[in-house]
Amino acid sequence: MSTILVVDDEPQIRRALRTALSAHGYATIEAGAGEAALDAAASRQPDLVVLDLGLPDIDGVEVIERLRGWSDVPVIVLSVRDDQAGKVKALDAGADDYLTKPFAMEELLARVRAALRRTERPGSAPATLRFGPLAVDLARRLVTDDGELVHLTPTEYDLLEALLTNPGKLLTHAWLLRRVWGPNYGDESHYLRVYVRQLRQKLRDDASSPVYILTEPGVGYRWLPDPDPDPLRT
Amino acid sequence: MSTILVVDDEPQIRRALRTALSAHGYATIEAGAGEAALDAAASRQPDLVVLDLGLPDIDGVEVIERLRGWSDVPVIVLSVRDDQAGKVKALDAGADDYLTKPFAMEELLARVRAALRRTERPGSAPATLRFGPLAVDLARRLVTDDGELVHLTPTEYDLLEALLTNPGKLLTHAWLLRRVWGPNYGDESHYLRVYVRQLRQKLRDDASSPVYILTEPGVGYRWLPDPDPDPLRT
DNA sequence: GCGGGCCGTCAAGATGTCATAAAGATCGAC
DNA sequence: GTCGATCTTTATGACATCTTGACGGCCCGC
Repeated sequence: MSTILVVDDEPQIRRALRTALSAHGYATIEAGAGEAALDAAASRQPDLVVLDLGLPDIDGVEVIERLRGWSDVPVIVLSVRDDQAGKVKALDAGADDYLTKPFAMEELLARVRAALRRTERPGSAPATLRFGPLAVDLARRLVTDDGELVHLTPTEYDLLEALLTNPGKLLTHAWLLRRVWGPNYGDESHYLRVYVRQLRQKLRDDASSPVYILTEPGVGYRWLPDPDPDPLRT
Repeated sequence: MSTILVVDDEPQIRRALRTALSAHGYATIEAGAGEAALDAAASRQPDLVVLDLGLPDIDGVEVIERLRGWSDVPVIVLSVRDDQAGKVKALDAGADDYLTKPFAMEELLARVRAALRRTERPGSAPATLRFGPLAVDLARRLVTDDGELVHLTPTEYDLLEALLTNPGKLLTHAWLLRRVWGPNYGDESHYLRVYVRQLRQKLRDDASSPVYILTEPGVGYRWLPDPDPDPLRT
């Protein structure tokens, strides 16, 4: 089941969206303002965001920009204004779609399906990724090493997930902090040191000759191996 | 450069779209009917399809369905009809977006950018530049030489990026210093000597007979080779 | 051929970052 | 309220990178 974050300052609109979405089998999270939306996107990791541009605290376009700093979650924008410039700005800031209020709920649902369909396909969502002796079940948040269950705290797991879902990519300190700790973080790189250390210890990795997590001094960290090809498929 | 397949039975609309798209740096292919569109999508492998639903031979929704049988290329639908049922049908058939005529060209372009941005991400377009044995993946910040990972410090990488994103161009000392070290620099050409030296060493380049970085005495440096053509495309 | 400037090369010190360990602070379960 | 687990914070030595200075070679003008 997919989880959708609904961001709108008007409770009755949130309610209408929640009703329609849950009737179609989606779980919903709600936020009434921009900061709360960013927090929720970080902590709850929704599969899609429905975002009203008119928010009380921060401009909707800024919400998109800040979200895109650490997340690729699809964003469908709602707006009362039908101006072209606003559409272009929101789409170029990183929105995936733009609907003008009032809109037909059927159309929103179809656009939600289209957006979710896109993120489903690539990688065909292999429930469990393997890297040599290491296996990570993303759906169950379970990690095993040589078949033995590795116990990770929530933060440790979030960090591991952020790393291994971007194999080969250099992830900066600020990106990792925002992705794991939330949008209000970015300078606390000592957190990363502590948690990378714990992860490496639990995965039997060595900082000086790493198999999994490579330190890029002054910049960030990099998950080294690509996932093993799925032996069940051909 | 991205290639866009424009499907519409009215030549003047094709012409308008072609003009606008090529003015923004896209290559265009055109088709006036459904069968021709499917042929073109198969043989030319466009990065995006702009599809008018009203086609003379087959229904636009059927075009989408048949296309989706073997391709995940993003499809933006254009239609004169504003009916909800049609939108839902087209989106559920596999379309990524739906615009009602008449539409603002600026909006279409923004939606094109949004659709292309999404497909950039996954492995399909690695965005990796090759220069003989050297491969630079700008998105992952990854440099390999003969398949071996080359470790670069942040400054070294920034300098490399500044050079190879301007192949053949003469880059002055002051320009490079400002680009890599920031706007308050410009006279410290000594820095460049040290870091160019380190880059050359790591890339196995020789100052006296350079393959990559050419010294232009008294002026600056020049990245010699153009990127190799992508062997995956034709 | 002589000197000055520019470049390439090397290496050492300064600076900041990282790995590691361990001590407080916080939170939730019971 | 106590306990255990987790998160946050702090301290220290080790390390990587950046900065800086020194030196020799080369080219060019004089």
